[in-house]
Amino acid sequence: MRALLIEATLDCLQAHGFHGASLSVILKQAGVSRGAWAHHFPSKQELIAAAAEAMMADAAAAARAVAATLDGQEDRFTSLIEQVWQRFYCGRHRDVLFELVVACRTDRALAGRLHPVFVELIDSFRGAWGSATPDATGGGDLLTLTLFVLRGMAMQEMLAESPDGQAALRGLWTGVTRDFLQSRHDRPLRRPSGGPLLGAVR
Amino acid sequence: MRALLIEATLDCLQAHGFHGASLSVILKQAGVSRGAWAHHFPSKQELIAAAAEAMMADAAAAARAVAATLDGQEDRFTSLIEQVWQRFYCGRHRDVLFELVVACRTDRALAGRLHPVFVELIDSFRGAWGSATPDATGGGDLLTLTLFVLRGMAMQEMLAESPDGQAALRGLWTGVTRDFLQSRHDRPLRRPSGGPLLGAVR
DNA sequence: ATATACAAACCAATCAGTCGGTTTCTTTTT
DNA sequence: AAAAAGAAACCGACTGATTGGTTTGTATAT
Repeated sequence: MRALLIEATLDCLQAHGFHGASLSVILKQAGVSRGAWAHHFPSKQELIAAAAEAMMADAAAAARAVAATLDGQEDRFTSLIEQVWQRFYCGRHRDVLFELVVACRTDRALAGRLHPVFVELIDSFRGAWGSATPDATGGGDLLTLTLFVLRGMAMQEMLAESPDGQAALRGLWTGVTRDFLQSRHDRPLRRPSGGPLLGAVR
Repeated sequence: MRALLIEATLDCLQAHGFHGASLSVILKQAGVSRGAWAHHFPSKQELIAAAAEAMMADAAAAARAVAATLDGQEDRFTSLIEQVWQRFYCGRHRDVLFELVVACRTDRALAGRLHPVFVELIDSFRGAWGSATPDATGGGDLLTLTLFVLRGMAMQEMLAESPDGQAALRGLWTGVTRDFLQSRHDRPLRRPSGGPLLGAVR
């Protein structure tokens, strides 16, 4: 029953958004009476938090599983990005994640509860990243940048789904990253330099 | 009066979020009676939309102004990124923008109204980008990627403000971009190659 | 005198949450 | 094994508060 309600809650968060996912809507979606709900959850906030924690815990487990699939891949970095994109920045996970993150900004109680699970997911990404890249190639900063790119890309897709799912831009990103790592390898001491960039390249 | 209500609406969207910015809250913030509000706006949706359009129109104008400040800058690309970050991915603009984008996903009417102004803002960025980079260096794709990075970074800051405001990572991003443009300049025909990335660099 | 600008009381609908009562399952008693 | 007792799961009507929106009334200014 708890699982049923949590699933319905996630579906409603995706379909109607945080403010549209009222108790009545969730219960109708789940086909559960009000009394039954009250028996399992003390408040709506608790239901939402439980649903969020469940989704994020699943995601963290899935992220750790991704790491295992990378061994033996020809291009582990590209494979990692594609898998993370498909699993975490598309579909329901993406939609609900954005609803939750935005809701957390103005809901300290929810934020306090979800912050640990957000961190846990990121840590799982970091583990997968470690499987895809040699230690020496950039610490976690490049991973952070990669996640930023995927997030911004997901936000774009939320506003207007693109036919190719931004695949070309993810390709560009891997190219950019490759060149960066290559140039660092060629002349490791020049980094960080901080000199003029595009203005001077012309 | 319209301007007063719009300003209060934006403040409430930042302070309480989309679902927390009820009419009562907004009117209290503005110090305006219900009747006075009804005299100027036919519905809450209209007020929200007007506020959003006002904010985005301001932003687009500001983005065009940024382009003008770039001439003569030593490092135009870094300057552009910093200005865009400070003006559009911090503070109230960031908070309200995220509220609106997420709300648009489940509110087709709002989405239909705001989509043009979102596009207008991006176009203004594109204009500023044109002022910061030579035409030949990457079309708009690199700009798109840059905006993705800033968006993802802003989302991170929304969850947990960092002491340095992610300045170090923006520096890393400019470094990555510089290397990419440099390597493209050195061997323009190798792009796009699509070969193995990190897995093979080891 | 008429229109604009505002104010406050008011409205139906909906919100999250509660409450008395019923069913269903388990445990204990005989 | 049968009956009694108790707990857990569940139901739907109800509550008070709040929502977006309306209506009635009153200034002020042209």
